[in-house]
Amino acid sequence: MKEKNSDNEGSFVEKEKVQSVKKTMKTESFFHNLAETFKAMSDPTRTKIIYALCQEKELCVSDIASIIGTTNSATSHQLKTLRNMKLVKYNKVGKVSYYSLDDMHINNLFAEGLRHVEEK
Amino acid sequence: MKEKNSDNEGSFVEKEKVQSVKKTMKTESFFHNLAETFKAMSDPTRTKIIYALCQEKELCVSDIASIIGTTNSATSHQLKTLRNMKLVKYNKVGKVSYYSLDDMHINNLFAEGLRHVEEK
DNA sequence: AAAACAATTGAACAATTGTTCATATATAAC
DNA sequence: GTTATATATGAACAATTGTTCAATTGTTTT
Repeated sequence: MKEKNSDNEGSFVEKEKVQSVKKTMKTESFFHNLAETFKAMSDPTRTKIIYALCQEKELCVSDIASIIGTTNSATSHQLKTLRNMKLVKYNKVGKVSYYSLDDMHINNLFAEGLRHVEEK
Repeated sequence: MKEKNSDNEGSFVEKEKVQSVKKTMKTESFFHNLAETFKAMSDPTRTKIIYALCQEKELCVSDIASIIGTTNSATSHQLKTLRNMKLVKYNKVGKVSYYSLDDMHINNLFAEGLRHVEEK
């Protein structure tokens, strides 16, 4: 059975309501990026890491692992995805990698999420 | 190979830094809920739906499908997950279901994400 | 009554995800 | 040099996810 999401939906001219919303829609890649941003914070291990880095500006991998209660490996893997998603940055001193939040934007977005969960 | 993320990490007493952050950590289910909140917005189809509902208070399923350019079925499935996650509510009039955002919290969180993507 | 319509739903499927385990780098200490 | 330490990484695996397709439900129209 064919669905009809083309330019009209039964009547000749599409509802102005639909047309006006359509005009405000952003590009495909915009929504992709938006979803990716939220996805970066959509895993408990990652929210724990971000939360920890909100408390303490800089933490090394094994300290984070100890704080959030997971293995170094799992922590390192998630830190890598957080790095790819530009949520954290790091600088390596000797054999130790110090991680921190990438910018204050992250803090705001994360804080808004915190508020949402706490006021429930 | 054993990893040691127990209460000390090589030295006898754990760094005070780590201990102090540990004290601030929330429960497992808190981080679970936090992650779930972000996860609700971590899919492009869902961000499109939410964006559309930010423009127009109430929209029916087929209008949303038309606006975001997907099938009614895919839209309905995602609306169901958004309902389960308490991001949208709906009321049915005859054969038409009118969806809207559940509360203003969602708007704030979503807007913060938008800002993050736009200022890039 | 039947047909048309809006929405929902379940099953199936490919794709993605997060962890574990083992191994590999790289640096520091000896 | 060797050994210990901190981190990173690749492969494998189970689990979850989003879409499609087909069928279904419930409502309105004829």
